Amino acid sequence: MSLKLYNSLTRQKEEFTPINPPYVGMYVCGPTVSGESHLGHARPFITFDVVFRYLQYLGYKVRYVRNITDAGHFEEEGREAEDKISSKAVLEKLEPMELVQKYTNLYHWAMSQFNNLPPSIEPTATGHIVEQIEMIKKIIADGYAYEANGSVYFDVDKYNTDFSAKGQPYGILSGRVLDDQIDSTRELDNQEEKRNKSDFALWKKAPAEHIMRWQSPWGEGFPGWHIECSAMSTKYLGKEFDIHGGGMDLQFPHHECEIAQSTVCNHQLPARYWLHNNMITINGRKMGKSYNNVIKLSELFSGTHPILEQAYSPATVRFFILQSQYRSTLDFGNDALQGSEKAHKRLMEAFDWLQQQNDLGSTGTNIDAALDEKVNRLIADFDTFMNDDLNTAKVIANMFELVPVINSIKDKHIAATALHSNTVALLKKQLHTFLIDIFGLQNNKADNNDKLDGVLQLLINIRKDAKSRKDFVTSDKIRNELAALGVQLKDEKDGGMSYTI
RNA sequence: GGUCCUGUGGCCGAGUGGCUAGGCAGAGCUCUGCAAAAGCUUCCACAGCGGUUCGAAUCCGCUCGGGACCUCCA
Repeated sequence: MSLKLYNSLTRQKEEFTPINPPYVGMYVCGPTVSGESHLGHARPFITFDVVFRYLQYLGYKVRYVRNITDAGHFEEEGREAEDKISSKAVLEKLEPMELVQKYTNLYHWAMSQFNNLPPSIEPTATGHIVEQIEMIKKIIADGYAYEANGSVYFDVDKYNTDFSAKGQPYGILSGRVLDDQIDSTRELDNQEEKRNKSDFALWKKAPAEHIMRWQSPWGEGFPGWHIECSAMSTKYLGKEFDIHGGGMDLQFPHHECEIAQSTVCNHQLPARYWLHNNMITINGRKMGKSYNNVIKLSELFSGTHPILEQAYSPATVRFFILQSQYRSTLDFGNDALQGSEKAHKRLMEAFDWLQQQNDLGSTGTNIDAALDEKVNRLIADFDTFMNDDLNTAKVIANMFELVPVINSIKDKHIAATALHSNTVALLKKQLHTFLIDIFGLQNNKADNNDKLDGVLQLLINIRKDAKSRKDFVTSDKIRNELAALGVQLKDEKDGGMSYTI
């Protein structure tokens, strides 16, 4: 049973075969740190975090490279091309790098909140100007780029003509046909410098007011939109690597341009498998700066955005995202998130209880064979579903079929001996593996500490005494006032009590 | 306008032509001093119209709706 991934390049699911096993190289486009990350960013980073974790579970040694775009990309909103970061820096009266640092820190904070593992390498665009310039020089030398007025443009038409013959036309990834695009490309500025409308910038001449600028063979300027990813993926993963990931909105033009640049420099397609996560929508629309419907991650976690009825924890959001398959759009809403919050809680509580049990299962004649078989099948399908293009939604559905089994054993509706000891051990192990190790889910519980736990145990003991005296006034008072503080007490079947925060 | 995706029950979502997805919400029951939690049971579905097929949510066509990309974008 092997891993199959949907490859955007071939538009079909393909068996995943690394170039040089057990090593796997994976590049994922990171954020532009000119502003705070929003809910939309959560999806690719959580999706590819799970890919990273799952590949490791399968035994691969993964080098996961995720860049930080801290320079060079510019906006063309009608008038003059300007560096996004330096433009905003002027407004905020900050050094560009101070801004970059601020948003990088916020981004790292959000990633750790989501319990995303840090990538193996997190290169910055500003740290790789030299590599980018070298790459551009190479592309010019090969005749696929030209200088115009201090800027350098990639000659898409020439590339398309030459590489179509090799079966690698410009548009190979996105399925676009270059001829169709000429007419549909909008009017942009500085078009007169380009030979063709579809040409894209490798290097942009910096206007006088531009703060971020670097010396180059073509004068002072900054790198174009797409070259950093080509330069850094090549540097850290080689001319050909296994997986390239990112959001679907990057497929064109960003990834298409990456392919063109890298193919010219390295004489082969850069990545074998191209994975694209779908968008998160809000009221049916993609979330993005252009739509003015952005929920920043700090607002999401604190519930301070007007759309939000409450705060949603990073674990809830992560769970919500994993409840769908990564190639489907996912519609964000309060009802959906509140549902995920409760579902996540129920799952984790069953999981936590199970992990604490040490004497469940048997080897005798008390085993319920049908149940035992069902549980084993549900567990075995974890791998089956993940191998089918990472269907986390189906894995979670199976987990929810196991929850009533676990809770029934807890409540003694099902005998503790009904499952084989081996089944119980497997259940504990695989739930831990998939829930914690692969999905990276954590309990929503606040960090408990020993002192708090001690205090709560004290209150629980007082309440137990009260209950035994049938002093329900006192016992309800303790329960209600703790509930008001956000601590929920539960009376267990056997007379015990537990709490959740 | 061009290219492409999509339309599943109150909400979110799996779905490989034939087998209960799952979660949340709702209803009933069990347990409980009462609650909560949990368990059991249950209601609600495949946008519409045609076609292919023994059989379609799943394939094809048309209609209507939604979205993405073509411009920085996860």
